[in-house]
Amino acid sequence: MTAAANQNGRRATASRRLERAGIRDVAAAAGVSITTVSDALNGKGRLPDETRSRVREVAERLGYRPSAAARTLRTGRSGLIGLTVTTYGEEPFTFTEFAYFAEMARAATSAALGRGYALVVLPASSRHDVWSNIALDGTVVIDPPDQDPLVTELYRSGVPVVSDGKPGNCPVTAWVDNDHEAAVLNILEHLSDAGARRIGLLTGTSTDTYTRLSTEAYLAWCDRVGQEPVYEAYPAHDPAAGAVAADRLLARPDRPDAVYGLFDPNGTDLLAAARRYGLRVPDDLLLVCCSESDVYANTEPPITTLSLKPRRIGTTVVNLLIDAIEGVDAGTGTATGRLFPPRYRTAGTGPPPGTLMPTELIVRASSQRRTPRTTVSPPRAPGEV
Amino acid sequence: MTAAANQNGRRATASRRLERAGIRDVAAAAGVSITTVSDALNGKGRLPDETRSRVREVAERLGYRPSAAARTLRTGRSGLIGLTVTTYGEEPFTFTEFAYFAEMARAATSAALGRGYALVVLPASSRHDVWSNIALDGTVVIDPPDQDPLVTELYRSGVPVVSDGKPGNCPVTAWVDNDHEAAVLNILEHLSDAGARRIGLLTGTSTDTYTRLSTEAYLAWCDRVGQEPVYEAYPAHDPAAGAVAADRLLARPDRPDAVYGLFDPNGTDLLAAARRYGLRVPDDLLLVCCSESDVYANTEPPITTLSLKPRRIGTTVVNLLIDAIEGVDAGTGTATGRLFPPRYRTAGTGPPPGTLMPTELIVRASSQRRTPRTTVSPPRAPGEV
DNA sequence: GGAGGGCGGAGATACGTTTCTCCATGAGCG
DNA sequence: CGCTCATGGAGAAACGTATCTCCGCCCTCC
Repeated sequence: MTAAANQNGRRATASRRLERAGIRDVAAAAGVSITTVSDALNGKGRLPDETRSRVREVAERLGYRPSAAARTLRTGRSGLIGLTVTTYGEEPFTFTEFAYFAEMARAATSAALGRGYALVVLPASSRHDVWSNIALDGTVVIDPPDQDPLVTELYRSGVPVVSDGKPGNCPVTAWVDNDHEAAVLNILEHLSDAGARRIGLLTGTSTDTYTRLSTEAYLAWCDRVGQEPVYEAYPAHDPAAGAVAADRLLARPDRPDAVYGLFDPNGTDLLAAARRYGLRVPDDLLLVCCSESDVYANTEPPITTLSLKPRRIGTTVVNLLIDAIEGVDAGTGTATGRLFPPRYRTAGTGPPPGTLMPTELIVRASSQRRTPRTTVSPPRAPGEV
Repeated sequence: MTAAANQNGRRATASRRLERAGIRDVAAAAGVSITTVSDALNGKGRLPDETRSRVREVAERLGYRPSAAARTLRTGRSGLIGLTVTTYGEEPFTFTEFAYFAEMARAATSAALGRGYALVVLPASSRHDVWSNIALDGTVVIDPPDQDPLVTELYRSGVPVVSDGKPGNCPVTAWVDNDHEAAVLNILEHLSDAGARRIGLLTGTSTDTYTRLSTEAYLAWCDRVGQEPVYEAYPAHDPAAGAVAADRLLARPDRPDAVYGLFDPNGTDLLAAARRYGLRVPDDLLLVCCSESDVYANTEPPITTLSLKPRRIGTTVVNLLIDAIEGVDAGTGTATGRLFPPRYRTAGTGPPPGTLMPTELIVRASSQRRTPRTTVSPPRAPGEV
């Protein structure tokens, strides 16, 4: 009785001036208890439809919006997922991964939204106080470096973490990555088939998984087919360095007659360098680069690109993460059941489950030596209005 | 006494198995009260440095992380800012604004982070339950359509809203936009100076501020100088339609000898269309388009672009929003003082304060009829290694 | 006629902070 | 010696929700 008077009377005694309606106000206006309002609005409990709709109506009339903070505190779920992007220097996410990241983030946002979650963009360089000030249900990490302290702390504190890019030593809940080895081998074969005798590589100096696996696959292939490796590495986050490295690669005495560039801007840089040295593409030099940008469909000549299919990656990462969030026992962080369908698992118990996604090679003129059509590819629907 | 036993004893009686340490645990371990822990960690209250550091040490040892949800509930601040992006169809943010949006979001993220806030990406098409499930301190809205119900509701419920793009009928706290009129006039003058006699426009069919203001400025200029308007409009969110529209514009009997394209892909589309019709750029056709992409530095010929300086926009929008958040009286949403420095205000009381930001015209070969250097622009640091 | 069971709903507690209020102690001072 | 003040810190009330527990009622069935 006393407590009841307290609950309903508190607001009345305290000068409540124009504050937003709370659940108590709705309860009072509808003539029911707080419990009933909560149940009616959340579709829980056992209530006749009449009461349910009446409460909803009153809530609507009062413009009631449940407090997200209170709900999060109570339920332990915020509906928020962190999206961690690597940073170089001051700016979030690097230039070289620009289109890739944008596409991936877009797909991730859509996927999360479809399941009732929203994404919080959190550069890895964020001040720690920002991180700890946000209630996250889980985190997506893009290409974590080895031994990322951030990931380790998150994982330890029970927050599910799914990484885009096979993690090095970080413990993660799950990971998704392209099959970079297969992709590189496929490209090398493709170039060989087009007549390449010496294939060069434009690669990066950083130690992320993508760079490492791709370079290793290239070196292994060289070793297998007996070609001397011809490559230049440069800091991939520096856009100017890419042009210099491309130039350097084509200036070598053992100049390659085909080049695969690992990063987005390499295509245009290599094309420019080739022009500079009077090399015709594809006649004197075959070109492939990894890019999500469609500008390479319109360069002169159009350049063959490898797409990592970032949309699929983004969608998969988010779905894996939400599966983990919703399937995990909130208390201890131990799994209540199988987190992933069997196809997702790599090993029984040790390493975290990983998913390998295929890539797509978009073949254009730059990697086909004798192209049947020497004319410019016809514009899109030229006569069509 | 009883209450004290309750506060400290609750966890002991309840089976507390491996739960994360709370502020109570820290207080108990440090032999002080909850209040003292809170004060010590937040730098409030009057405490000797010795106590402060001791509490901090204990908290560190226990791995204490304050609950963001509880803090948000108590303080009414989440440190979260919504970033609303327009959507076309299923996907968040449209293709045509891709580079612009990416740059803008990047800058906004940095700016927010620097002030202790994080950004939540929220497509305008989000289900309402997602919106209301997130505690937002404020929202950035990109180019809201007229009478956006989302913005209206947010504003009504007291959440500060700052829009990128002058809002139509939505009530917002403040807005930021480029001076589109000045930009268009500048371009038209620039083309005239280069010898253009009839300037065409490639524009969009949507009703957003950017499209509307730019088109109006073009029409007004035509009217003033006595040129018959020559323009084609197409749905800007459809990338294929742009190529068709570019073709149509150059196929007209009253073919323009200079074109300004409002959207990013227009440059390549117009270039391709010009080739198709045997028009040389810039000799037969002067070209300018609005774009943030640097691919236009390397096209053949390089194309003059108008940059909207999205980084500056993003930074400004976020700073304006955070100013509003931190300067607003939490209770009623009324301002406690001047929200913005005088230079931000347009009118005394009626319309929300708006800021106009300058644009930048990056002049390249495509808009200069007699260019002094007919050679290809030198590559970046060709001799440098 | 009493016991059990389903229905509809109320009470109260806990989520983990922040912060307002207030108390004890000791020093300074008239 | 008593009063005031500053210092250091404790108590307890919120913040607004979800949910666990339990209670009354009416109906039915043995």
